[in-house]
Amino acid sequence: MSTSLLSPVSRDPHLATRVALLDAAERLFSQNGIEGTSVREIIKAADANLGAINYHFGTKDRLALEVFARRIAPVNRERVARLDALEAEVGRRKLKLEQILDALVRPALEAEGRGAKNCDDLMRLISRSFQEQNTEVKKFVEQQFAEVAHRFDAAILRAVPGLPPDDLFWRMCFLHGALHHGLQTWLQFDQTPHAMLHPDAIKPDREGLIQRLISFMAAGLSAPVSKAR
Amino acid sequence: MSTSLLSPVSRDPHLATRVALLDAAERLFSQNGIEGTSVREIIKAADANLGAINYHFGTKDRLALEVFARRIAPVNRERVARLDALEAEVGRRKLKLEQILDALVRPALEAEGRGAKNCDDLMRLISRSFQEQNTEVKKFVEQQFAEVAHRFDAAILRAVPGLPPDDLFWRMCFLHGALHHGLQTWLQFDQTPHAMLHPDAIKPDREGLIQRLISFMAAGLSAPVSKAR
DNA sequence: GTATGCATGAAACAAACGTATGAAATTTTG
DNA sequence: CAAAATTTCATACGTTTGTTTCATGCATAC
Repeated sequence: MSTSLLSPVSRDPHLATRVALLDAAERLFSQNGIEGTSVREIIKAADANLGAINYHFGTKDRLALEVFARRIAPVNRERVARLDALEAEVGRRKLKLEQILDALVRPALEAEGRGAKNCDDLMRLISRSFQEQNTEVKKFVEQQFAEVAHRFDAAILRAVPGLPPDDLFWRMCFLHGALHHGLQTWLQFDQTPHAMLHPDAIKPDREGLIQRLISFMAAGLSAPVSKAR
Repeated sequence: MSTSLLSPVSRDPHLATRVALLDAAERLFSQNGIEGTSVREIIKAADANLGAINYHFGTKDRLALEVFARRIAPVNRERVARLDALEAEVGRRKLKLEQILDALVRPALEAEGRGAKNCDDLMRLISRSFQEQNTEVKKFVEQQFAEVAHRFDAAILRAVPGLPPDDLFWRMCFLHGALHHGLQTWLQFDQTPHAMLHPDAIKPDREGLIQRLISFMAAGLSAPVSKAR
């Protein structure tokens, strides 16, 4: 095998097992959660020694934090970058709501760092980051998301005139619930038997899911503000 | 203390500890999940003996199943009952989408079996039931939800003419994600510090949350069908 | 070539886990 | 009231958990 096919980091013996541990933990965490995965499963999947995790990361929780951090930070950066590009493009004109939502949704669903199977695990991980109950991980994810939320809130407020900021907060909350549950369902569509319940349901391709999400979210955000306060 | 304040079941010594175990497990499961709760925590909270769980339920997983079943079945029954009542009321006329969504959402948010604190735990439990990875619990929840989904799918299809069944499936998926994530956020609103991020966000009362959810969902379900398939 | 620093290896650690056991206590039954 | 059935109790069992230890391998640097 040509060494040029290998990324520099995976050739570096200094970091090889460290990356292997991150990769293995990513897959297992995305499927069974942090608590549902033992360090012995991880080191077996990474073909490493039992002491490897504690040597390279100190503790299992610290490994978990790095696993999530490695993937979530780039997604959020990509979101902001896309919003930046959109706003630079249109100048002082108003952005369409669907454009903003595309910048928010697409980076989470098109996380293609490596192979196809890994891509699913990556998305699963991102989706799971919202429901992970590990305190440190939770804190990190929320903190990481702060800038993203701030930027997109402002952009959406401009695109949906007359939407009270308080309503925006709750609608963004609904929106994220829809995004992550939709993503989870999409990822495990083939494993789940909805045949009996939803015989007509088909699994759209990635683009189809994105479009369905965006149109649902755009409509939800544009809904008339309920009078009851 | 007057015994009339106690429910009949909690006076029955035959079932007292059994119910105490269910209550304690409900609270702990709703906060930390099944895996995140040990049998020793449960029996301590229920003021029972270590062997009590295995004596009354056989195994911890079996207890978990009963904990979820006890709460989720009534909610789903209430949903169907409300839809029945609505359809009986309007006869052959069409139901408004908001009415249908009210019947779907309200039972999950107005689960008032007992005291106020417990009510929150109950809703937390319902919301968590969707993300529990315990196989048996998952299977039960999905199976229990089948009739509900079937009935509401049909009703919504009538209220939103021209919506392809396949699109309905995904929009219902988004809808449930919004419902449960919104509910979780609402329940732990005071514990979470969004002050920095969303200084304008306020916690609406239960009715306010329901109204916001319904208007968001109704708009999302009524969104134009995206052309990309 | 030998010494130094880092990475791995196999084994053992204490603690926590769910569960099982058998004797005491309690309630129910005749 | 005594016998039988049921529930509680303290205790122990066998696993599995995350982490630690220390000896071994193996590079690079002197």
